[in-house]
Amino acid sequence: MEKIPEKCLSESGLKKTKQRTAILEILESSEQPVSAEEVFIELSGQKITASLSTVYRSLETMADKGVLTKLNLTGEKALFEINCMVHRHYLTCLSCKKIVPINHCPIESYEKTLGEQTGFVVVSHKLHVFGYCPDCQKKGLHLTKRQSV
Amino acid sequence: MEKIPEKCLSESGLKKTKQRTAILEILESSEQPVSAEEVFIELSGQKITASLSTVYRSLETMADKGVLTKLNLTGEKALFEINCMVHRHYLTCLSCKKIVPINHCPIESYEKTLGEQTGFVVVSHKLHVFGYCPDCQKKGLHLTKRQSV
DNA sequence: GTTCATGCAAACACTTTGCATGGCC
DNA sequence: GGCCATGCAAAGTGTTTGCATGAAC
Repeated sequence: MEKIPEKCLSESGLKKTKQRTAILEILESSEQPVSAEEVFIELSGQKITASLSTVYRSLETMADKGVLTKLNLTGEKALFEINCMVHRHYLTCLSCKKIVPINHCPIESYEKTLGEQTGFVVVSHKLHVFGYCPDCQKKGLHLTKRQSV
Repeated sequence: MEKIPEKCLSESGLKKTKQRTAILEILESSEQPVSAEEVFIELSGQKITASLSTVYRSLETMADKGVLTKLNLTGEKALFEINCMVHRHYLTCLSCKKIVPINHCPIESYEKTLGEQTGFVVVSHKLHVFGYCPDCQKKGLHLTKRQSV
């Protein structure tokens, strides 16, 4: 049986290279979406290395093919995750930047209504929620000035 | 009676300058969120000019003070809008990039539930919906390959 | 053997910053 | 008059690209 990285690459028609396989393994084992830089750093600690431009190119290509999802949450670094086909959203802690997935999507049913109201063909949406996690609340960090995201 | 730009500035404790007033007027008269560059270009056509760095600085400062809201929708240029206190979301056409405001927010009631489930203090969220507008549907552009955002 | 991926360095787009000057309160 | 805002130019950050080399099919 093929491993997930192999499967993703063969199904998307992309060549299987050491670099892409390694990148997919990193994304697969990550709990959270990761940035190109994080992938690059992670790779540097392994025997397989990839240049930063290869990391960017691979992530972008795989996102185009639908293997990955690209998240632009804050206007800073883009984050990537395996497109596991379960539609998800995220909750980010404004203090420690921790990202927690939310599995329930409160929008799905609303998309239809919205399409009817506006005449748009609605194809996707992005939802991201911000707050303060339990740990940072204990430290009182949710009482400090609200940051813009 | 004070005009909106004056009011925004005096209430936020920011000095009233020609540049900031002009920037606020542009945002006020715009139907859509605008980028720093668009503000800059718009200003260039007027007698009042402001350097691009002033535009960036003003927008950022006013967003920090809560006068404006900064939107990072696609990881490209940031967009700004007057924070009119009515919570809004947007619907973007993937083809012509038109941005249409959505006034109803399907998330508000969900935030409480989410906070209870996760232990987070939820303070804000971003929702953005993508699709194809009626005009682009007529042109058949919604049938072309789906773009990543 | 052809096609596509990689590495390197340079270019890029958007945004931020240091510093001197000028305007607001 | 003091402090903050502005303009300019330069630097910064994240990302993309051109081109030659090398690997995958």
